[in-house]
Amino acid sequence: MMVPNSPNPDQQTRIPLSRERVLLGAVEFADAHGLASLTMRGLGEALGVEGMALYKHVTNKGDLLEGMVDLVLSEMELPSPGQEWKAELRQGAISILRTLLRHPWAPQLIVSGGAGSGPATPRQMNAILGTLREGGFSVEMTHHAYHVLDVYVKGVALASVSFPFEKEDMAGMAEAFLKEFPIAEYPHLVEHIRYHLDTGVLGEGDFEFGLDLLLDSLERLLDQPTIG
Amino acid sequence: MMVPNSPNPDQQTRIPLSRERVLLGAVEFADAHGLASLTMRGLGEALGVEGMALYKHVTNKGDLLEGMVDLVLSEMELPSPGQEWKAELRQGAISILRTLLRHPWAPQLIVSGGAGSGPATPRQMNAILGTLREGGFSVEMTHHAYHVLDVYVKGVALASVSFPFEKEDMAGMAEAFLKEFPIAEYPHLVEHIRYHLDTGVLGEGDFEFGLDLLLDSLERLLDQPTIG
DNA sequence: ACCCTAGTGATTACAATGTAAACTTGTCAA
DNA sequence: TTGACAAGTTTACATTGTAATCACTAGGGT
Repeated sequence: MMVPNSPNPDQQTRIPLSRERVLLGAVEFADAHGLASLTMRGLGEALGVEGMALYKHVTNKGDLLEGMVDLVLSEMELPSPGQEWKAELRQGAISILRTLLRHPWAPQLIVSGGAGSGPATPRQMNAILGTLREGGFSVEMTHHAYHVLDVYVKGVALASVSFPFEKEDMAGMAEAFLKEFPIAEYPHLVEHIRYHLDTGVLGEGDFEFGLDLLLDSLERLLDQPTIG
Repeated sequence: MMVPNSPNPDQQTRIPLSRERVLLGAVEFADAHGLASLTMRGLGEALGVEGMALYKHVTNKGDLLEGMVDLVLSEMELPSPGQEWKAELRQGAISILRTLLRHPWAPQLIVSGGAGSGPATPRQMNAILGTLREGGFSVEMTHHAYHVLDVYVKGVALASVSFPFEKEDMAGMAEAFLKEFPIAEYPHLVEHIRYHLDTGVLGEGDFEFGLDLLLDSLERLLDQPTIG
């Protein structure tokens, strides 16, 4: 439970906070209660400290959030440049997705622009770009491939995380939805929802479908750069 | 300038607000000043009214935001089911992107999950799904294609909108970045940034590259469903 | 041993924001 | 005329981020 100072309030030597402990605590707090519940006072309490104490280790809430994002980004496996660009990028993308889904609050923050100031972002970008370049892609194609993959992975993470229903609620939710809806007007939507009723919310399989679509396309472009 | 009531404060018959006018005013306000500046009091002022008056037409701020999203979604061109599925979806995707870029606050809201309660969302989904189905895709392939395209388009919109620099700042920004950075450690990142220095931020061309990649891949799957 | 200083955390206070509740007023039907 | 309803206003409060200031504690130099 985060080893707060609460148990030993001020007896003996109280372990002082540090930026590290604040950020780790914040990540744990957000994982448990969601980003909306992460307030300076609340986080302080979880760390056994008053909210204002956090400002000794973090310049403001934005800085806290950036630090959290950087922590999460540094959890991800980086692809290794080499010949196996496709397998490396595939594995890297899956690692990114899994990491983001472990911290459902992260995609929002990452995509909200503020991110990228920490050291994890450039390291990750460089690894992905390097994998493409050493895989044989030109500068221009690397640029295109990077952005397409980046957008896709983050987009799926965001979509998965922001879908308001859990796997269990799906059935009831969808049924209710189908009931109150002018079904006749949206036959294809109904069919789509029915499909989801059978297969559940977006899963890793759905993610891999699109990922492989992209990787295969990129491979094809790499093999026949002037055709098409 | 939004035709507020301010000019005729309470003389004669003051035109009463309506949900419509509130939502339109909110969209205009967010377009002009950004989502962060959109407060109930501020929007009230822009409409010539106290902030609390808005609650007579909108149940709370979340409802306001949902209404705004629905308004924006209804601006988009829908694809028409038929044989020309590829061209229709391409045009539809471009229309979605352009609409979202006209309202830079919208992608965040759309992707944040709260959206989709208004009538525009199901209509749009149904049109896209129908275009795929009538284009010859199976239920399963339609499901995959829909989600891939959806994620990609929204992902690009989000990325474009949340990139913190404008086209003009790019050059100076990147130069400063390259200067203070351990260039030697991130050679591929440096190359990538240099490329962006020449080509600018993500543009519609970059979007279309990935879009065509996806559409071509889907077409290939449609033609040879059992190969690969 | 004593004080000084830096750093860590606590207190207090304030502004911005969403929104509940009660009040006012103008309009229109009976 | 009246009485009720709808639109807008006023007050008030809880939550949140954060500035400013104070208090305590540990360690170092004398």
